[in-house]
Amino acid sequence: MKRLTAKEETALVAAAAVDLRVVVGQLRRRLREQAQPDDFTPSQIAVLAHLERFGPSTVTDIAAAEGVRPQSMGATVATLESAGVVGGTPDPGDGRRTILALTPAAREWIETNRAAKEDWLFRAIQTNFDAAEREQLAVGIELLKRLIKS
Amino acid sequence: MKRLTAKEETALVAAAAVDLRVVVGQLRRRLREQAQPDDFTPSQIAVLAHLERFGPSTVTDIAAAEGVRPQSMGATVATLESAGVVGGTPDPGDGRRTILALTPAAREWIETNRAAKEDWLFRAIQTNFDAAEREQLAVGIELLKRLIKS
DNA sequence: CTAATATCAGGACAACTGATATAT
DNA sequence: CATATATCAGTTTTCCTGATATTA
Repeated sequence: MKRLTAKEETALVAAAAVDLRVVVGQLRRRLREQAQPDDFTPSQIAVLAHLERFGPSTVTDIAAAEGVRPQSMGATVATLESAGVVGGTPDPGDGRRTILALTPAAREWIETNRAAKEDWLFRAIQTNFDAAEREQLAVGIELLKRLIKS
Repeated sequence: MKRLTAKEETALVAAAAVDLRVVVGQLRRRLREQAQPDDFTPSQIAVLAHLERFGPSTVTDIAAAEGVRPQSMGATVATLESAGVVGGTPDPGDGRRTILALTPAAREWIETNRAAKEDWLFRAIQTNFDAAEREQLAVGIELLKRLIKS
């Protein structure tokens, strides 16, 4: 392994930064363009996934987890509520809070969607990568998580 | 290495998909919130980085590389031109094309920005990852590029 | 009274579609 | 005439900020 000069190292890091910026932008666009007319947007899917994974939560909880403002998350959640996939009940112990949960319709949609493999990202990972590559992908995702928290 | 059942494999792929969605969204927001008032937006920085790495290009070239429509890229480039960091000269061999290039002011900005460590992503990769991890990150990015093209 | 929760109103960014002018 | 490049105009999505009501 060759020892790099500071200048060479800087160039490599800069190249990685460029690539990562591009990939993030493209992935985002790819995810969005998969959305069908009667489908949910990426932000909406993220909320459904959060509720499925972490259980009933408040708007503020979800906003903090996703890294957006409560007002922004409120708008997303409102859309999901009127679509009938998220329901809110007042917190019995704290009148300010509204506890959000998935409706049966939401759980059914998630099941159906995964079974029909209509999730582009899911299918793409499954069909394009072998076990070793999926492991590498997982390592890369962990590195990105660390980057975000830094 | 344990042999996985189909069900276990499906769960792993689904988890990777969820993680990747979240990471993409958070990285995007992280990049955006770094923007200072007199700074460039993420899309603008992506264009500057592209021109630095690949040299003079047309709007259509950059749009294809970034995966957006020429009209969208045209708007971003127009802003950069009026900011004086990108200049366009007509292609001598093809009157339809305008060759875009970084101005000296742009190169100065890039230098200053990196030296002042104001580029969050650049600095984060440099300070958080060692050489081996940067290699793993590069592998992960290559996998994501393949995913996008699939 | 201060802090937390949620919501309303308006605005910015970054993409989109459709249409058009010009050059090959 | 068909294709490629670039641009104009209008729209959408998703986030933002600032202000406000309500409850703890």
